[in-house]
Amino acid sequence: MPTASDFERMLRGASLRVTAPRIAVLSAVHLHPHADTDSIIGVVRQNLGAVSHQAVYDVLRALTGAGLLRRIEPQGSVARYEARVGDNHHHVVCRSCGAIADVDCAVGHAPCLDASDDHGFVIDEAEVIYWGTCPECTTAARSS
Amino acid sequence: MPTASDFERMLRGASLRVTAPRIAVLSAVHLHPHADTDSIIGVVRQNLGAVSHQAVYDVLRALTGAGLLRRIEPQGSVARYEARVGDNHHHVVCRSCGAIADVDCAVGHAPCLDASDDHGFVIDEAEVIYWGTCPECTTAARSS
DNA sequence: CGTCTTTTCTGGAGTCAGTCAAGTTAATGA
DNA sequence: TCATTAACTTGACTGACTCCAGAAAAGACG
Repeated sequence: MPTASDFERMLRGASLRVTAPRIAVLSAVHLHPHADTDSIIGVVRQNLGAVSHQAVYDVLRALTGAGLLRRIEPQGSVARYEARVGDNHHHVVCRSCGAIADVDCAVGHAPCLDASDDHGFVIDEAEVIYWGTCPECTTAARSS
Repeated sequence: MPTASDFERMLRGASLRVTAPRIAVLSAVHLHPHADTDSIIGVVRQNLGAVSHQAVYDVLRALTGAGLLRRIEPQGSVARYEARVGDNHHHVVCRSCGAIADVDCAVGHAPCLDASDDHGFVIDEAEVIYWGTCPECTTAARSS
């Protein structure tokens, strides 16, 4: 788990000013991967006291733009954020409870970039979402 | 292009009642693949006159649930619908203009279902979104 | 064809994530 | 330590989508 000074370094590296809300948001996302904006706001407020939701939205956008966070939003879900960036991993989403887990890319390290017919598009990223049922929900369904 | 009676057959096949708005929505989506709800409402109203947005939302949900339409919602975009269902194809989305094109699955007919580590999830579908730049935007960027 | 039941449609109010705008505060760098 | 900006606060607002209750229409059956 990175420390506050690690976060500070990350912010400076991205030429972003170091502020308490930013550190708090970074740390909240590291602690709660795949958290939605609302719970991030909650966690940040637990640490810092009053922080406007606007600030959190701004920070999330700034950090996402800087590549320190990644925004994911599976269908039917609100935006979620995670701190694993740059390793091209994907996600499994549970259809019944919405749980999200990370999945490393199945094909290789710069993968999945082969569309069978790209229509002339210049493709720079392939995003994969696996849909299914998580272990808990599978068990719950079986026992009912 | 399917005709009104084809749509009627599709609806009956899904044991849905045949109504004018449903036919109109089905035909609108067939004519405008990847259209968002708002433009679908527009097209439907051109054909039928006044139709409530609620009716269109209901119809879209009913048809999606019946498997006659598929709902897609790339990040940063509102919900869009398309009529190609059941053939497991994917999409390329242009980062700059939001254009969407279809891409057949690169791997095979029941593909991409292999996650490297599924965390115990029972996976039933893999959804792939390719991100890139469409030919128009590529040209525009190059010439600027 | 006429009645009955079920489903769908209308119109309007409501919800919720996220955005805009204006003014204040604080981090940075000379 | 002061000026310059970037970041934060407050509060109103937008836009996609949903909920609700009553009216209308479609299909079933005699």
